[in-house]
Amino acid sequence: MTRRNGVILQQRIVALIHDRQLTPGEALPTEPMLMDLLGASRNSVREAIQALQALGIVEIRHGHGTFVGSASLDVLSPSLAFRVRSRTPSGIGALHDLVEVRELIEVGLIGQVAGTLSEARLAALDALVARMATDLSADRAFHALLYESFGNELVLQLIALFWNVYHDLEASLDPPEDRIADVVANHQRIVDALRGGDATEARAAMRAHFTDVKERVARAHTWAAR
Amino acid sequence: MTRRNGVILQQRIVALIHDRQLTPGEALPTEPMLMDLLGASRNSVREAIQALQALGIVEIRHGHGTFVGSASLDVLSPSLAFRVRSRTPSGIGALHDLVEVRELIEVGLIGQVAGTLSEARLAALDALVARMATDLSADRAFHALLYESFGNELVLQLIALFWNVYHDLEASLDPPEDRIADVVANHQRIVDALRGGDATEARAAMRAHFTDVKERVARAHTWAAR
DNA sequence: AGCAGGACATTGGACGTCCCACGTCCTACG
DNA sequence: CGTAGGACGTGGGACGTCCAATGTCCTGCT
Repeated sequence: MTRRNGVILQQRIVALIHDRQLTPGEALPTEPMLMDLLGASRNSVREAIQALQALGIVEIRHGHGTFVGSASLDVLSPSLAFRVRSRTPSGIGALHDLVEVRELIEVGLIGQVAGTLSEARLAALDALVARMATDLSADRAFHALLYESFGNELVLQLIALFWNVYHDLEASLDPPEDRIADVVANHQRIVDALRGGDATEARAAMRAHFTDVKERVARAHTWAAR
Repeated sequence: MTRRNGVILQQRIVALIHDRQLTPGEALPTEPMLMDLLGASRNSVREAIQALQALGIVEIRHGHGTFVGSASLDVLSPSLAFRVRSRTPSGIGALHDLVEVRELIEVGLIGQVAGTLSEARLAALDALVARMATDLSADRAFHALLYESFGNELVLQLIALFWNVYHDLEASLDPPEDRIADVVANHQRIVDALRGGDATEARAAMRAHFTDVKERVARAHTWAAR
């Protein structure tokens, strides 16, 4: 069988990007040009481009053109969020799994960076902990800054992706909870362990943080109304 | 500004799925119905649906209908593969990062399952190692079976996703290499450590495996021709 | 009565055309 | 010289028409 035609068009456009060695930010051929290059109608070309945009492979700018995208992982958050929601008939198992993956990655990662952080970096983490009680985004920034020195852009985006999806879904858990004080304390314990240069204690602190998160999930029963 | 209209249509369709509590496999309204429900033309509706299909949120069957998808992570592999390729102007840094993420996850996970595997499971892993030399898919199956007992479907799909993307890209590395004997030996060492119930040795064996993979990547210079 | 085959309705796939909205850039005017 | 305005090119969106794939159901043969 010839696979789904729409998928083939998408693959041909991706192949065109590779063949021309276009890099993120560069312009793709215009829609009329693609119609000619691919021998397809404008509708078909647009459908393929829309699909590629959903995957972050291209970026469309109205009135300007279509450009190669960077495929940042955060474009995948709708898919991940949907996946978790849909696999959660009434319970919360899929969300627990998501937190467990975060735990797995971050407990492993913090062991890699423990002992490598400068005092300036630790002070910046302290500042983020202080802001955390009133600014949720400080939480995300904390985890990003923590692992920045590891030098792996992919893992940073992965962690940010999971953070975003978790907090998006957590906000609609029923019943809602606000244990921000515990969250702040857990993060402070992590920084303290890092300042002490104790990798084992840092891992334990990170694991304790996620244990609390898993318990928060376990206490929830279902999703709140949209 | 009101965000991109196409994205809004996608969100409205996802909201419709949630509102009607449709579960994976159930049918969505037909395209004419969606045109009426969303007040959009068929082209716009189709573009939105195509984008959702690219994210695995819906599944389209020609002549049958449109159905809720399961958002399996493997639909995201085109995006991940593109990301790694595009961020690799001439070097191979992004692929190294990908392997490093695999290492992080699997080294952490094997510590969780070490000592919990039955002899039957270990024998099945032995059998996969034996097939590995001639059947590449045994490698993927090995990692899947290894962590199956952990009971986290998300992490299984994540590992499969990264495995697929890595091996897809590895196949077009220049120069090509065939170190299948080393790969088999590394996997055997992992099974042996698990049979001994030694979690520390199992982690070390897994880390050694990925160290070899990272070195294989480091020896490559660029992508081969398509 | 049972089953095989085809006609039919339904659904998505594709194309062509038209007009609109948005950005850019150049020109002409002050 | 600076700026306002418009020309141009790009993607956004809407119809309308026809094609293709699928599943169903009815017919007719055995």
